[in-house]
Parts: sequence; C-alpha cells; structure tokens
Amino acid sequence: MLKEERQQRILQILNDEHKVIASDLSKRLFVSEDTIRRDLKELDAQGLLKRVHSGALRIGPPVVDFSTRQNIYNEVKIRLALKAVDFIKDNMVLLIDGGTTNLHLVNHLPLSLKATIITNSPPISMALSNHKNVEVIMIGGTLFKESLVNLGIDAVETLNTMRADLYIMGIYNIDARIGISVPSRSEALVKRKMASISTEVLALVTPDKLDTVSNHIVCPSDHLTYLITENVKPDVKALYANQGITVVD
Amino acid sequence: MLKEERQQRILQILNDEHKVIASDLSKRLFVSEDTIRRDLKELDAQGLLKRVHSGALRIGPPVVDFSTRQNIYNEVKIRLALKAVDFIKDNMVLLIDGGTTNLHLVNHLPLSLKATIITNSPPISMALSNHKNVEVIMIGGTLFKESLVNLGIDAVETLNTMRADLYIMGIYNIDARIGISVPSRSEALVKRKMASISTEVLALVTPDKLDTVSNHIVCPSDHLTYLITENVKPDVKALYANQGITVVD
DNA sequence: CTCTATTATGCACGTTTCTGCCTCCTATAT
DNA sequence: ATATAGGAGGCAGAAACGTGCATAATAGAG
Repeated sequence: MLKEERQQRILQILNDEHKVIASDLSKRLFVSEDTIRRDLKELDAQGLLKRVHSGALRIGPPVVDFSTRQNIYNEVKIRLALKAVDFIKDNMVLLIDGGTTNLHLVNHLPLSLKATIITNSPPISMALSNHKNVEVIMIGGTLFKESLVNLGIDAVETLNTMRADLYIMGIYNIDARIGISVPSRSEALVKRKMASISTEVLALVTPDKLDTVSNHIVCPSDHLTYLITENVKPDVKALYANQGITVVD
Repeated sequence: MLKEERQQRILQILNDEHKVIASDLSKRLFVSEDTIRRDLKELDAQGLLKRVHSGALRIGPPVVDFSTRQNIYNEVKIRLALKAVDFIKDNMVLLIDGGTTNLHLVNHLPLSLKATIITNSPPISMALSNHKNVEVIMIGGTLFKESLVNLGIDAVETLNTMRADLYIMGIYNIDARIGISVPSRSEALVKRKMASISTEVLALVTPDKLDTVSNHIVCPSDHLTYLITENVKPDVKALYANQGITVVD
C-alpha cells in the first residue's frame, strides 16, 4: 500500500469517525505505530487534521461523498462545490464551464434537480447524463485538450444566442485589483462571453488561486456576484466584499 | 510498443485502478522500471497523474467508459473497429457520431494520427484528448442522454457549415431495401445531415443489426460507401454490393 | 529506400525515501 | 508523584529514485 493511499485512508476514516487513535490505525492499516505517527504529523502539517495526543481529530465538517475523495488534493474543491450547490435552485438556466472543481459540483447536484444546463465541457455534459430532469445544452467548438472545453469562434457565436441565470465560472487566477485571468487567450474570450450573457456569476476559488495572475484577462473581479472560497483572510475578504461581491467562506 | 501508446495504457490502467505501482507496471508493460519512472514523470508534468514514491495516483474521478457496460457484442465491435481503422489516413477530415462501436474505433486510432475529427459525441471527443495531432471539433446541441450525442437544431445548423472526407456512422438498424433507420427522430435528422456533407460514408454494423428496421429513416442504404461487418451471408453481401457498397467482412 | 539525427531505452551506480526498531523523553491519569 | 502509554529522533536495511552513458529504435531528410 502506497504511503499516499494510506494517508487518504486515514482521512477517510477520520471523516467517518471524527477522531482516530494511532494504535488503532496501526492495526487497521497493518503498519507500525511509528509510521502512523509520521503520517499524522504530515497530515497535520498540511492542515488536513488536528494532531492530538494518541491520535488526531477531524478539522472541518464531514464530507458527504465517499468515492470521489480518493485524492486528498480534491478535498478543498469538493467542499467548495458543496457550498455552491446551495445557490442552485430548480428551474434555473445554468451556465457551467470546465475544470475539476466544476466537475465536482456537477457530481454533487441532486439527481432530482430540474434545470437547463449549458456547458462547453464534455466531461460536465457526460456527468449530467443521469439527471433526468436536466436539459443539457452543449456548446460546440474546437476542443481545447488541456482543459477539455470547447472554445473558438463557434463557441462564442453559439453563446451569443443564449442567456443564463447563473454562470458558474472555473477560476485559474483571480486578483481583486487586476481581475480574473487565465493562461490561454481563447479560454478568456469564451469565459468573458459567458459572463456577459449571465445575470449572475458565481466563482469557485481554491485558496491557492487567490491573488494570482496569468496572461489573459477575462474580466474585472467585480463582475462576480458570488465568490466561494475558504480560509480567506478578513482583509482580503473585505477587498472583494467592497466590490459588491457576496463572499462565501 | 510506442512510448505514447504505453503512456496511454498507463493512464487507462490508472483510470481503472486509481493507483499504479512502478514495479508492477514494469512487468505488465514489459519495459524496465526506469522507463516507467520516466513515463510517470512526464505524465505528472502534464498534470495527467500525481507522481508519488513507488508509483502514481489518479488525479480526477475515473472517466466512465460506457462501452464496457454489459455489452455482449464488445468483442465483435472491437474487431469491426479495428477493420475500420484501416480506412483512416492522415490528413483526413473525419465525421464520427456516437455509439459504443465508434468509441471503440476511436480508442484504437493510432496516437500519431494527424487529422481533423468532427463529432457530436462528448465521449468520443474526450477519448481523443491524448491525440496531439488531431484537431477535435465538437458539434454542440442538446444532449440526447440515451446515446450521449448532441442533437437538435444547433447541431444541424453547425453541420451545415462543414464538410468531411469520411463519415463514420453508427448503425442502429439497416435493411438493404428499407435503408438505415434509428429509433429517434432527432438522431435521424442529424445523421442524415452528417451523411449529406461527407464525401464517403462508412458504417460499422454488428451482425445483429443487419436486416432490422426502426421508426425513423436516415437514408437509403446505398448512401453508404463502406459497410463493415462480419459473418455476413453471401446473398446478403451481394445485396449490398449490388448497391455499389464496398462490403468488408 | 537509405542514411543520419534524434529520441527512447536499459544498465550501473550513487542517492534518497520509507519503514520498523530502538532509545530516551513527555504527557496524562490515578 | 509515579506509572504508563504516547511521541521525537536516530539508525539501518530495503526499496525506489535519478543520472550519466552506451546502445537500440525511431523519425526525418534526401
């Protein structure tokens, strides 16, 4: 068993049981207590659990989904996705672009959701194939393989004929002063168009993306309606809130 | 075995098994551990997996290959797909619609293929994301969840502005006299349009589909250029051959 | 098709990581 | 306070890694 696997396993157990005991984990995972202690120490350093005498405690609330938590790097994204689900109501027209965070979001939408979802991301589209009451409209274009979204003139032109209540934007980089930016120009164009045809814009932002910039500007950050993130410092939060954005932490 | 093929294989294994171990891959793929390590390093740099000590972890959730779900004709479909690969040459513009047989075909295309591939099927599109020399153009529309293809007026209108050298058509039903038919009207419309903008039309037909009919006619069977099947009786074969179709058995 | 330039591969060898064991130290409970 | 379980740090063997280099395979030019 790989070390990373074991640590994920520990996090899973912690998610279910709220606390773990080192000696107990040692038996369940068939490694020495020393190894468990080292694991707990590392996970604590990453802020994924709280180390205590004889074991460790869970930090946040339990994550509901079980299967998609195979990767500890996805945990933050899943928590953000779950927060975003609250903003999605029946009978909305949603616009969702690509990215792993958005994929998590879609995977956590209730199967009973009744909505129209427009997307330029094949994985998102496929993930919705089990939602009987969701009409999925796929925006065509040239497949951008790095992020598995359809881009280009076809995409922009199709979007010109549409509108949406809420655009769920995947974020590469965001800075309160410089705005929202992405590494590729064609992606910037499509995101800008998507934002422009939507009444509200919601962004899911992992903390590492805050206050970062890349080459192509999508729009100023005040185009956002909601900014969903976590562990954001009060001063940074104020920066966005002052722009009229509802910051969800 | 080519390096790209091997790396593709690694990603497939990773998709199925969620983790891979370098020493294990070395045995399964018959190359040295050094080579595997180099592969994993490259794939990690591309963000396609997470490298860890002694192996690697999958990054996202597994991509469901809906072709593998309870389908007794899988072996047949793969054989047909392999025959069809021979008809695909570099620099072609291909039009590929959905269906499990076509997905098999795409999964067996050489990674070195240089082509433009137009498709209205998200799974086909995603399956091509590792083909660096293939430009994938996705036809948008309303997702038809039964067969995971985009249909409707948007799809037809986009297709109106395109053309292709070869259309690889998935077949639900075909009859030498009545023609090619499908169970849904919107799918019939899109297939008909696809056939009309393509110089040649190739159909992959499992034997159970021969001489069957359903409600919506796509086109007469003589619109086909190539019919790829197997175990077809000589008289049936003649029936199609007399229509000018190249029957591959 | 052939030849050459480039890339990929395997092996050897020195380095790093992981793990369990050991020792000594620290926290907790009675 | 003292007994006892838990923890930190060091050490060593094994496994995994990375690098340089020679050879093999592949791709590209002619």
